[in-house]
Parts: sequence; C-alpha cells; structure tokens
Amino acid sequence: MKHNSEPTRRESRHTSTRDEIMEVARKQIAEQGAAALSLREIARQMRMTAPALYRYFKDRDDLVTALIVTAFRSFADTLKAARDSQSADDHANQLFAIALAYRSWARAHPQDYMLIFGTPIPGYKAPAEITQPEAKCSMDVLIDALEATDTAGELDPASTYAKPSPALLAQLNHWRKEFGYSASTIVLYLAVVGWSRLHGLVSLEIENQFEPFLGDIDELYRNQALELMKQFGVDTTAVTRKKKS
Amino acid sequence: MKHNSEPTRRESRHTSTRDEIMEVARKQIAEQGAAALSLREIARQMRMTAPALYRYFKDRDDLVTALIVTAFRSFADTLKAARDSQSADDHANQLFAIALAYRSWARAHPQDYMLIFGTPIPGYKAPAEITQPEAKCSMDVLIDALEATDTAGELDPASTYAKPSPALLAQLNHWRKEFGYSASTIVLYLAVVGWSRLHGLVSLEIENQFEPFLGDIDELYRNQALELMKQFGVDTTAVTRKKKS
DNA sequence: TGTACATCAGTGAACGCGCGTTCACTGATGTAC
DNA sequence: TGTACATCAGTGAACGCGCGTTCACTGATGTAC
Repeated sequence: MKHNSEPTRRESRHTSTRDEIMEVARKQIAEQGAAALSLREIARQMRMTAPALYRYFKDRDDLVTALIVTAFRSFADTLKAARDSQSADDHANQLFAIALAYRSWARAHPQDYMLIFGTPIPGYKAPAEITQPEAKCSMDVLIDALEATDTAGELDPASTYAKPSPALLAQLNHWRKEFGYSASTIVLYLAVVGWSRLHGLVSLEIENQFEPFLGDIDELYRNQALELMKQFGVDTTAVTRKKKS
Repeated sequence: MKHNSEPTRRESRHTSTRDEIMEVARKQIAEQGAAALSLREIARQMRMTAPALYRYFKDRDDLVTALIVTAFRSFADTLKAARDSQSADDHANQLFAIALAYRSWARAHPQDYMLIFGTPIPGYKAPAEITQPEAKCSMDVLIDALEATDTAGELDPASTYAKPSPALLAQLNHWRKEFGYSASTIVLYLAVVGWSRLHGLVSLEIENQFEPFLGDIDELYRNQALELMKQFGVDTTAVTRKKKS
C-alpha cells in the first residue's frame, strides 16, 4: 500500500467515474425529479450494468446523500460568489447580490433546490449529521453578510422592525450559543426572517404557483428583496442607483 | 332511468365507497407522502382487489386530482372558518386568524399542503383547468379579507411599504382585469406578498428546516404574522390585546 | 307478486414493466519480489 | 525484466418485490312489465 501521496491511476479513474455517476444522477433529477431517481437508469445512460454502481455507492440512499451534499455546496458557493462579486465594504449590494443569487440558483437547479429544502424522497431519510452542517454553510453566508452589515452600523432593525418577543429571543439565543455564533441575536433573527421570505417567493416560483396569474416574478422578487433590506434598516439607495446605471 | 330525484341506494353506496377510497388515500399520503400513493395498497387496506377501484376512478391520476381538489377545499374552508370566527368588522383579528389558520392547517395536513403547493408527484401533471379554480378560492379568502380591510380604510401600505415598480403594477393590473377582481391593485400586491411570506415560514416548518436550530416556530410565526400586518398599515393593537386576554 | 332482464360491484388471473440488491464470475490493472 | 499474486471494475443472471392496468367472469342489486 502506498502511503498517501498523489492518487494512483486507478484511484483517479475511480473518483472520475464516481463523479460521472453523480453527474448523470443530477441530470436525471433535473428532468424527472428526485423521486424518480433510478440506479438502473443511471447505469443504462452510462452504458453499464446496475450492479457496477455498487462499487461507488453503498446503496441508493448513499448516492442521494452525496447528491444532497454537493447540491448544498453548489448553492453555498453560488451565494458566496455573489457576495464576493461586490466590494467588501458595500454591504447593501452584497446583501442584494446574495438575494438575487439565491433565486437564480434555484431557478437554474429547481430540482436540486427541492431536494435540499423541499420534499424528501419517499423511502429516504437524510442523515442529519451529514446534511445539517451543509445546510449551516449556506445559512452562514447570509448570517455573515448580515453580521458584517451590523458591525458596520448599517443595520437598524429596531427602527422599522418589531422586536422579537422574549420567548422568541430566548430561542434565538439558545441557537446562538449552541452553534457558537459571534453575530448578535438580532442578526440571527433577521437571517431567519430573510431566509424564510426568500424561500417563500422562490419555492412558490419554481413550483409554478405564481405563473397562472403573474407570469414572471422578476419584478416582484426585486421589489421584495429591496423591501426586506429596507425593513432591516439597510440603506438601499446605492443598490437602486447601481441597478439603473 | 329515474329522473334525478334523490340518489338511489346504489348511488349513495357508490359515493360512500368513493369517499372511503379517498379517505384511505389521504391517510396513506399523510403517512408516506404523495409520491408513495398506491392503488393496490389502498385496495389492500379496504380488503378489496385493485381493479375494483376502477369503478370509482378512471385511473391513478384521476384519484390524485380528486385528492388535490378536496385538499384545496378543506384548506379554503379552514381559512374561511377562521375569518368568520372573528366579528365581521374586526379586520385586524380576521387577518390574524387567517394567518394562524394557514399554518395550523398545514401542520395538521403537511402532506396535503405539499400536494397542493409543493412537489408534484413524479409521473403526474395536474390538469390546470381543474386545479387552478380551487387554488383561486383559497387565495380569494386572503384577497377578500384584505379588500374588506382596505374598504374600511384600515390598510395603509403606502406609508410603510414600497410602492411596486410600474412594471410590477402592470403585471398586477393585468391579473386584476383577467380575473375580474374588484379589489384594488395594491390589495392584490399585498395578498401575493402576504401569501409568499406565510408560505415561506410554513413550508420550511413542515419540511423540518427550522427544527435543528430553532425547534418550535410558534413564536416566530406569530411575530411575523403581526409584522406583516403592521407593514400593511393594519393596526394590530386589538390583536395583541386579545391575545393576552 | 313474480319473472326476465339490465346494470353495476367486485374478483382473480394475467400482462408487462421497472426497481434495488446479491452473487459468483471474468478480465484488466496494479504490486511485490 | 519477468513472473506470481492481489485488487478492483464491471458483467450477467437471478431473486423477490410492487406497481398500474386489462380482461373475462360471477353475484348481487335494481328495473320493467
């Protein structure tokens, strides 16, 4: 056995067909939905037999878990990239960019979005110990951006936003401590509120609930993203100016 | 053939086993999710054979469509009942009651909620001409309540809420005319915004996305429902007073 | 009131399908001496 | 450099399962005269 230097030829082949399996699976999910994912169909598309897949994944659930993890990472990476596309001190535009990226990722990968945040697959139960840290990473992008805004003194929830009740504050504080967040409790509050509001619009959109009466949601989404920021006390004039130019 | 007086014995038996089929199907959906719905399993639970079900539904899709319709009706009825539980001129409490009922129905019937607003079943495409009017009925409860509030002069979105852009207003107007709503365009705007915000919280909750870090969502939901109303310009003091008493 | 007939509910067998997973196996790829 | 061996990728057959749907059928329920 080689002590872990660079991967052998065989090893790299292994990981590359493993990647290919996941690629094909993702494509299948994108077309048919996650519930219709089939090992045999994947094998067929790869011109292999189904049992060969067991060299790469313990079973179907194992593959699904891997898909969920990569979907989460792709999602988190997209959010981070959006944030970093704006200058580091321009918090308003960072937040706005994150909000837009949230939606555009979901539109580009609707089935992955649903795989992550939506309906679980019939016989499948995601192992929380693997799934949860990944979910946290996405959430953290939002939390970090809000925290940075807060630190810069550009967040003023108190002026426009209701104070959480003591009971709610206690919950948020518990969360804050358990996960060791440096952000203030109110930042966590805004993060969870913001998340739920983006999710509400995005999930209804990708499930075509708006279509019959509104058609395109572009305008509504921008409107709501800005509105959300305003309610957080963020000055959005820089965003609107940039948008026009 | 009898001219349509009261239903014959046979007819009433027919509708009653039809109802039983749907009942069993609903139970199955509640336990396993809509994607796992199986005609054979339904028949088994009813101590029948599967082909007998074809006396009552053309095929599986036909059953699913019927389930969707009844789910929508149950949902809309619950919202209406909540509204009517408050006195007719107390618009604030009516809106609040609707918001609470929205969530509690979803919690009581999570799989039905997802059947209606969420992931479609793999091979199934809901016939829009049947599904859409039902969806409209639920939406109309919210719209009507907001319109009544507006007519009473208790809605003041302009003061706290961003004006929709001209493009968005045009979309909303198109919708308003196409469906013949008497409510103002801004009421439709508030309805769709309110819906998406309730949906965001509720759908994340029933998919257990909040659980790892927040546990119970009760406080957050109440907080957000009130916040939403405040942003619409509704005076919520009557609601909070009532809550305490 | 009784008889002949039509309608309907439900059965049981069968069709054809696809699925996840196991197993013993063949060849190829890599490793050790 | 060559040979013996171990490891791994992938095959093909099979198991056992469940599914939606069709078909010809049996009995029961209702209807007309």
